[in-house]
Amino acid sequence: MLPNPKEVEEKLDPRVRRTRGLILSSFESLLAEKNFESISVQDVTDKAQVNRATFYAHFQDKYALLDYAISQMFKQEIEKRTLNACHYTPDNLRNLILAVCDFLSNIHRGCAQPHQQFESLVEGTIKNILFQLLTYWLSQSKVKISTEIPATVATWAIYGLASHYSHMKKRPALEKFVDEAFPLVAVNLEQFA
Amino acid sequence: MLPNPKEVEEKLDPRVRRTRGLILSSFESLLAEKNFESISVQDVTDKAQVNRATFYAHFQDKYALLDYAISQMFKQEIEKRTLNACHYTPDNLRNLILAVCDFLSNIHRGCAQPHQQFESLVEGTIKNILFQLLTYWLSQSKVKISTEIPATVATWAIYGLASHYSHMKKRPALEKFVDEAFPLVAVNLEQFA
DNA sequence: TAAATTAGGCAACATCTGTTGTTTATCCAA
DNA sequence: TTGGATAAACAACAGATGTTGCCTAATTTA
Repeated sequence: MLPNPKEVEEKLDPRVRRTRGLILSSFESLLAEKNFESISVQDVTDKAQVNRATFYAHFQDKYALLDYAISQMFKQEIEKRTLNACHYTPDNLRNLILAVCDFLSNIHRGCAQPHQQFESLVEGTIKNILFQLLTYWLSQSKVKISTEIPATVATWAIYGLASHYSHMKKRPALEKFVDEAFPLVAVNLEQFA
Repeated sequence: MLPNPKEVEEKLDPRVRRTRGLILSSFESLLAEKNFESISVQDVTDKAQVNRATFYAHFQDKYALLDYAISQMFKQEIEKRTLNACHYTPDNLRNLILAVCDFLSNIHRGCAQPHQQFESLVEGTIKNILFQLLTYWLSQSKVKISTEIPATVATWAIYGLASHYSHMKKRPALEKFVDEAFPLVAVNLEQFA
C-alpha cells in the first residue's frame, strides 16, 4: 500500500498541527475568493492569525503550500475510493480516471479564475501521485516490467484527459466522457491485467 | 501550415527588436548560470543593459519571458525538421517524438539545476504548441474527428515520454528509446494514417 | 515537577516587484 | 527634412519577499 501521510502527521507537536491547520484553511478559503497568483503570504498569515515568519518555518513559499494542500486533498480522494490498495484492472483504471476528472473539475469550480501558473503547479503535484500509484499497481502484475514507460504514458494520458475535461466549456456527463477516453489509456496497460 | 512568428516580428520597430533581443540573450545566458527561480527581473535587465521598467513594457513578468523564449526555440526546432507543414504519418510522429525528446534533453543540459516550477512552465508552453500541431495534423486526415481527445492524449503522452527521457540518469540512445515509446503513442492515432 | 527543547511572536533588514510620471532619443511617414 | 509618434531611460512609490536574532510560551522527557 502507498504510504499514508496522516500516520506521519499524527505524532506531531500539537502547536505545529494547529499552525499548519490554520495556514491550510486560511489558504483554502482564500483560494475560493481570489486567484492563486494574487494571494500573498501576508494574506494567508493574516487570515490564519499566524506570524508571517512562522509561515516560512513551515513552508518554503506559497508554491510549497499549494503543493502540500493539493497533495492532501488528492490523496484523500484516492483513499476514499480505495484505489490506494489495489492493482491494475480495467475497472480500477476506470475509477481512477473518474477520480482525477472529478477532482480537477472541482478544483476549477472551487477556485477563482485559475491561471496558467496555478494549473502547472497543481499538475505537477497530481502527476507525481498518479505515477507513484500506477507504478505500484503495475508492480503487482505477474508480467515483469522493465521500464517506467507504460506508467509514464498512462500517468500523462490520464492527467491530460482530466485537464481537458475540466476545461471544456460544455462538459458532457462524466460517465460519457470516460467511456470515450478510457480505451485510449487502457490499450497500453491491457497486458498487465 | 502553422502560423510563423518570425513573419510577425519582421516589421517591428528596430528599437523594439533590439531591446527584445538584448533581453532574450541576457536571459538565456543567465539560465545557463543559475536556476530560473533565482533569476530576478533586475538580473535580466542589468545584463541586457536595459531599464527595468522597459522590461515590463515587453513582458508581463519573468514567467512570460520564459514562455516566450521557450516557444521561440521549440518552434524553430519544429520548423527545422519541417514538421510544421505536414500531416499524420507514423514517420512524422516518430520524428516529432524525437524532436521533443531532443529539445527537452538540451534544455536540461543547458540550464543550471532545473527546478519544479521551471519545468512546469516549460511544459505548459511546449504542450500548447504540440497540441496545436497535432490538431493540425489530424485535421488533414480523411477520417472525420469529433473530439479533441485523441490529440490531447497524444500531446500529453509525447510530452510525458520526453520528460521521462530527459530525466533518466542513464539515458539509452535516443533512437532506442523512441523505438520502445513510439507504439504507445501511435496505437491511438493509427486510424488517422 | 523541573529542565531542556522547540514553536511561535515580534521587529527589522535588504532585496525584489510592478507601476507611474516625466524627459530624452529614435524612428517613420508625409 | 521635419513633425508627430513612440520607445526607452530614469527616479521614485508602495507593497511583498525571505531571513535573522531575540524573547516568550508551550510541550516533552527524565
